Amino acid sequence: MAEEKRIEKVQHVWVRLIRAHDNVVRKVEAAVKAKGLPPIEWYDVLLELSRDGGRKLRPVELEKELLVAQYNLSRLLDRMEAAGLVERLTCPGDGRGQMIQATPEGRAMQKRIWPSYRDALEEHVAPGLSEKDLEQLAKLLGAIGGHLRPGGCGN
Amino acid sequence: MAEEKRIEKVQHVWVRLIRAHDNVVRKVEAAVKAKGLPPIEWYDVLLELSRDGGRKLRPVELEKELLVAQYNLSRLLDRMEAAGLVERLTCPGDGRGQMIQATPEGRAMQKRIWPSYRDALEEHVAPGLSEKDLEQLAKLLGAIGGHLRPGGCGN
DNA sequence: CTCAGTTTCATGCAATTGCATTGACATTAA
DNA sequence: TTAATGTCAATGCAATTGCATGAAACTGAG
Repeated sequence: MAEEKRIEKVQHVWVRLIRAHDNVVRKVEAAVKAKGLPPIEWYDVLLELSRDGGRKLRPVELEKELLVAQYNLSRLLDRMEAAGLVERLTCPGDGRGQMIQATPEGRAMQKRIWPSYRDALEEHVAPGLSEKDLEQLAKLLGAIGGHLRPGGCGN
Repeated sequence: MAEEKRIEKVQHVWVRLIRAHDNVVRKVEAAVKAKGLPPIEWYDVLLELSRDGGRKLRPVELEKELLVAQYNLSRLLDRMEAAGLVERLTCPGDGRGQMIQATPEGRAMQKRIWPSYRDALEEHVAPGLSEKDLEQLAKLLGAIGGHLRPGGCGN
């Protein structure tokens, strides 16, 4: 019986997690795209590369930060490189690898996207929740999601 | 200033929502696939069609239930039909539409998937949370996600 | 050193998704 | 009825994703 009750609650969380995610992501992506800006993953890459005034990262590191599959990241970087937003540099100590760096255009793009992104988040993520609820929700979600990154999210 | 604090909390929720979703969905899908079972969306369709001892639904209705784009559902049903799990019937009152129905194999498949699915949920969704936390989380997520369906989730 | 095993990144190919459009029917207004 | 408009579902095509594999370079045991 106790088991029964738990699995029901777990299901509730599962269903709502998926719906909440779909709902929020769809809206935010649509809002950002509506302004003619690139998709969110591009922003995420650019943000990682723009931290601390611009840093170089190995694809492997980006992979872990962004939770993207290796082959997807490889091609994502192809596209961003083709768009002139990032560069692939040879990696000093490791002949297999590379260092990814945002170009000036890339950093500019990150700055350009941020306001729209920020507004979209503000408008579409949990518009009905109080700050207390937001904190509580972030805490509970943190217990589900893997590890977290320390740094902030925006400019 | 108050604005500043809110947007930060919103960002926290955004980041963690995405990570939690990725984390959980990836694990559950992997677990189900590892048993040689079809993807979760197939289960969702079959479950909808199996409710109340088997019902017929229009694609439009499934679309809304499952939050799938029209063209994706169309092709998802192609695949499931090809696999012999659902049938497309002509729709009585509406010449444009159709009624989707699970075949006996489809209903059997739903029943066959459920235990694995259930176990995967139990194992990978919020394994560390108390029942109280689960309730709280479901409630908060409910405030974010759109509408909800009344019915249960399983067999 | 050398070779097996591992890590990093790329890529061919099939499956899926997104976007735009079409075709068929339904509904409404006149 | 007819024409205009709206809704339901399918599809061609391009973009993206997933999977399996490959090539190059590192690592470490012997």
